[in-house]
Amino acid sequence: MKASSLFFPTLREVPAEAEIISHQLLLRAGFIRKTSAGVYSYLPLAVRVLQKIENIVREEMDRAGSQELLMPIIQPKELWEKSGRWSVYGDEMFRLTDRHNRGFSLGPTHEEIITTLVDAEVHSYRDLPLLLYQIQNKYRDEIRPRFGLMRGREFIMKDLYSFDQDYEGLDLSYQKMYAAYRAIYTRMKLNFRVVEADSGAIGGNESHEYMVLADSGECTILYCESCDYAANVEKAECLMPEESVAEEELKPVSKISTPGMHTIQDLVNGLGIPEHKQVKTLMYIADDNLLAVILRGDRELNEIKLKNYLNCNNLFMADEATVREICGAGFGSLGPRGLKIPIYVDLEVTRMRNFSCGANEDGYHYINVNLGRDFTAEAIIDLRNAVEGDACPVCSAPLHALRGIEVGHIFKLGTKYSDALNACYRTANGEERPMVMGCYGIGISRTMAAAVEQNNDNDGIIWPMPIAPYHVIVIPVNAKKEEQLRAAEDIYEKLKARDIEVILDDRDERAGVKFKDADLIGIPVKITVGPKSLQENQVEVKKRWSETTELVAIDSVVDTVYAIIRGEM
RNA sequence: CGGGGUGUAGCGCAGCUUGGUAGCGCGUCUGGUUUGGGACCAGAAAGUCGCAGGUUCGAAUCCUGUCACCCCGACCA
Repeated sequence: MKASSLFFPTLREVPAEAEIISHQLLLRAGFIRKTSAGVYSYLPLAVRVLQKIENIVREEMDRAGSQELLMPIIQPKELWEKSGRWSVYGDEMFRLTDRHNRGFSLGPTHEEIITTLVDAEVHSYRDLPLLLYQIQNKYRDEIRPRFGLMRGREFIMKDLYSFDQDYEGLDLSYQKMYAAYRAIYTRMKLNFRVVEADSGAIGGNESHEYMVLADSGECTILYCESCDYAANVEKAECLMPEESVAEEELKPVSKISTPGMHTIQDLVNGLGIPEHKQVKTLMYIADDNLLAVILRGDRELNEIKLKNYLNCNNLFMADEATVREICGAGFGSLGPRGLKIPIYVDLEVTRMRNFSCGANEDGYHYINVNLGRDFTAEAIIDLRNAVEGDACPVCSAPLHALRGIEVGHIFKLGTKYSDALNACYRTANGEERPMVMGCYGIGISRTMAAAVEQNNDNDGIIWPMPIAPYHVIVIPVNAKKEEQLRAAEDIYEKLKARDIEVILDDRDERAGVKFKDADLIGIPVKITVGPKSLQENQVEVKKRWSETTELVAIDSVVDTVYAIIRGEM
């Protein structure tokens, strides 16, 4: 491709709307343009990257024994009513109505369609396992789209669904996908980790997420260096801590005056009570039932753990009016002593002695409160977010924390959808049984953004070779100089003949402009054809990720580039 | 939806407090000089000041409403 006819409108300045680096660079380098919040056009360079990502995904999916198909984006309401999700999915689903007033959704996911399809066409154990996938746009009316492609309302996703005879079959399909996903991100040369995840609203009992590591990631992951444990913070288990070294004697409770002190920090500052000698009390409403949660003062509640334990549909923090009605004090003065609602206590609190808490009376706290003596727990369970330094639940070594971007997620679904949509098959002895399903997603467009997030410098993007829009850019320093342009064109043609994807920057621009653009759009290899080296029949070859430029004889430049692309140099 | 912020030329911004009919840098176009890391000179085009009402002799500026976008929180590939 010649740069003079390539559509890549680059920007010198950072658009004000972009906050994170991948969003800024994809805009500046002319890869994407916004149409509305969370909805983007992909320009030619982006399309090439997306196609490369898709092709790696396709190859690995096909290798794992699955087949590609394509399902409709517009999905009839009746299917969603059958699965029960028309009412459950909520505002995140785009809904529309046709001229006959029939309801449809823009597909946020495809369990309903594929299960219906497979139910209609697959009836025998002989046809299983069946793994089907597609790559297409998905629609989710996110509460808050953000960070460019990172959280869009329209995005490109690969979604695969597995159908097996039984749970052993599902385990096998799951393992295949687990391995295929590792292969995919490894081939893209992304720095990623696989973490245990909560399976959330989709249902099912086992789930892993594939996280590209980046400081801007929206997820916190905890991992162990002594063993291979890694989990999303939502999932990471906290062990019962060791008994404290010197066990304190229980002291009598006393009520102290704490006027104007509402936060844990107020008590630290005002009375010198350290955070780990305080508990915080949170009041929640779970499907209309009030409850309280007790955590050590410096910990955060993990709502997912609470929700999973309670097995409830809706969980909200109680509002201050409700809190006041129940215990006669505001948020800052809550405490477990004397509370008349079920109290769920985090494991760690069982190791605390003589702690302080709100007295359920504005302006007062208790000190020397103890679990068991002063209040009783409805349940003692793991409720807090794990943090860096916590013991690994597998080997007890201290955990480390990192930020990650979730680019893939695999789930075991079980029979949730095959039951709801009646997708059954006949076993060898004629029994009818529901198929056992799994689903497996990759955010294709998000992966592109994540790759940029992880591979950039002050000059722009540094595409990993396997997903770069072009491998090489050839720049004649001065395209008006006949011999430079001719030499550059010659190299360009020879590279193309070797199936190397190459841009010839034949634009009548100053060298600086062309260098800046080449760096910005992140082409991995740059060949500069300049007057000095040309006299020696040489050109300059520079890798985007390296500081050094090397002089290469024109005769061998194609071989050199070929070796760089194959990762041999 | 709650909290915060922003809408003025393709991009980045000033002007708004104190109303007087729109400006700067970059980009674009023309001509010339340049040509190894976002050149220089001269000239030019380009704006319903987000939209709708209102106040006023007069509104980018004041008031009301509304829309869009961005950031923080609850969601997820």
